[in-house]
Amino acid sequence: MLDIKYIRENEVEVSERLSTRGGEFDISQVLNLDKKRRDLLKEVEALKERRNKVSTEVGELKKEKKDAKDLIAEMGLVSGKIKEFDKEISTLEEDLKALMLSLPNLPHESVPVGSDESANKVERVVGTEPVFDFEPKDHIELGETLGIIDFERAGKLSGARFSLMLGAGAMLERALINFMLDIHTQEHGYTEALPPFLVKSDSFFGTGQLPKFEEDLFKIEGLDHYLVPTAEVPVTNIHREEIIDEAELTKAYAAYTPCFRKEAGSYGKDVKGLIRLHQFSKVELVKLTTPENSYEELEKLTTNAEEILKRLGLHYQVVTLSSGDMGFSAAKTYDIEVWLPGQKTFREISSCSNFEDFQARRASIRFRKKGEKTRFVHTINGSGLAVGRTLVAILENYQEEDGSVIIPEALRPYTGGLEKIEKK
RNA sequence: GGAGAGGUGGCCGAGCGGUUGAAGGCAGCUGCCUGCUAAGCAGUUGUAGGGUUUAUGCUCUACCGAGGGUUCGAAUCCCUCCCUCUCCGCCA
Repeated sequence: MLDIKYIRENEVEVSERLSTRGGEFDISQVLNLDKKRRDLLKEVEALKERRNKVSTEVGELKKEKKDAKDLIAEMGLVSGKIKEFDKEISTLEEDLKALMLSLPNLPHESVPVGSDESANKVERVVGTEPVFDFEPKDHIELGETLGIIDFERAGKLSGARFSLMLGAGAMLERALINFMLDIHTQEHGYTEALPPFLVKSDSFFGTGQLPKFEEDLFKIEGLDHYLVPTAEVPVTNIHREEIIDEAELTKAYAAYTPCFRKEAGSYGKDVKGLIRLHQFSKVELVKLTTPENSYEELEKLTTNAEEILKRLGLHYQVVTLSSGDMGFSAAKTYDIEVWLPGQKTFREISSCSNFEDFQARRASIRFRKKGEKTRFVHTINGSGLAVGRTLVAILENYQEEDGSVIIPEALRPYTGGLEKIEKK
């Protein structure tokens, strides 16, 4: 959520920056409601002041056994008016809040302006494309042939966009989760978190998935709970409605969760394979920090995510998303894209964003420096990494001509020493 | 699932429907005192939203789990919901 005071004082600028995201955003309506609200507040608060004063007087008169009929009668009217005003104000506030919740974050000044991904900017390319002296297969064929991914039976169990990992496939996924968590917690200083996978709606408003993107979420029937689409939701909300001592910042968490997404509107895209599933594993990195440090922390977090790819010897590039390609809540986003020989293209494997105070304002996560006013923290998060897609990258990049797959050396302590996955 | 108890400020803990943003204690901060520390004394210490001010500030309103209601007036009465704790049952 944006700062209403900032909008008030910088109408033109806010309007211009929002317009770079594509779509129309009506700031004047916001300001209109805000003005009305403040006008009404002034009136009702004057009435309330009067009521408070008179009510005290009534109390005193009664104590002295004096007559207070007239005052009580007058206050009956005043109270009625107050009720009407309050009602009007709360309607206004609801409308205003709904509008405010629907406005996306302002892009940071360093974000390339453009309407879609064609304006994205490649920051760096790391490693080189692996060379094969045969035609590399995609992970679907590799996984099925090796008997480590069973898409057909996954369909029987759960339908399209689900996976069933077996044998070395299941172990590889588990190994990757542990590998990632160990590096982030032991070497990068993150605190491990294992949050609930079912979370209530308040938290989804906090991080920005609600109210706008409900169609992407799995809701539990009869409850206020949703399945987490990313650990970002529970982990960022750990400190919802808290005031954190500045000395405790930066807080950094690493969390594994399965992620559940409806993938509405992606019909026909990546229908096969592990790329786009209703359920996938992800290790997420989340930071809460001060406004002064947030952009530096975004760089660090992105580097932390990249480290996993480096250790696995995977070729990737880092891209800054353009204003039109960024997610709703982000002020700046780096996508990390890994090279997939089976598709001969880079695919997103991590998305690292600084949300500035956009989520913190929604979730009311604040901090206090001694002797200063409370301020909203800045929140940052990124995948570190998407586990399923990492598995895809390993299968496709480390395949041999006979369809077997070499396990990257860094991962072998986690695979019980297994060096190669072969067809049985 | 059954039975009971309870949710008040950073923490503990009072609170008759009226001057209570909230006694008292602890912790914190600021002075005084003191060779230093401790003790002692005095003062001070919440959040949000308005208004006003160049600013420190001043002022108003709201907030005692959440939301409704009764009343001139509610932390205090009524209703609904949420959460926590204890006992029993069940269970990984």
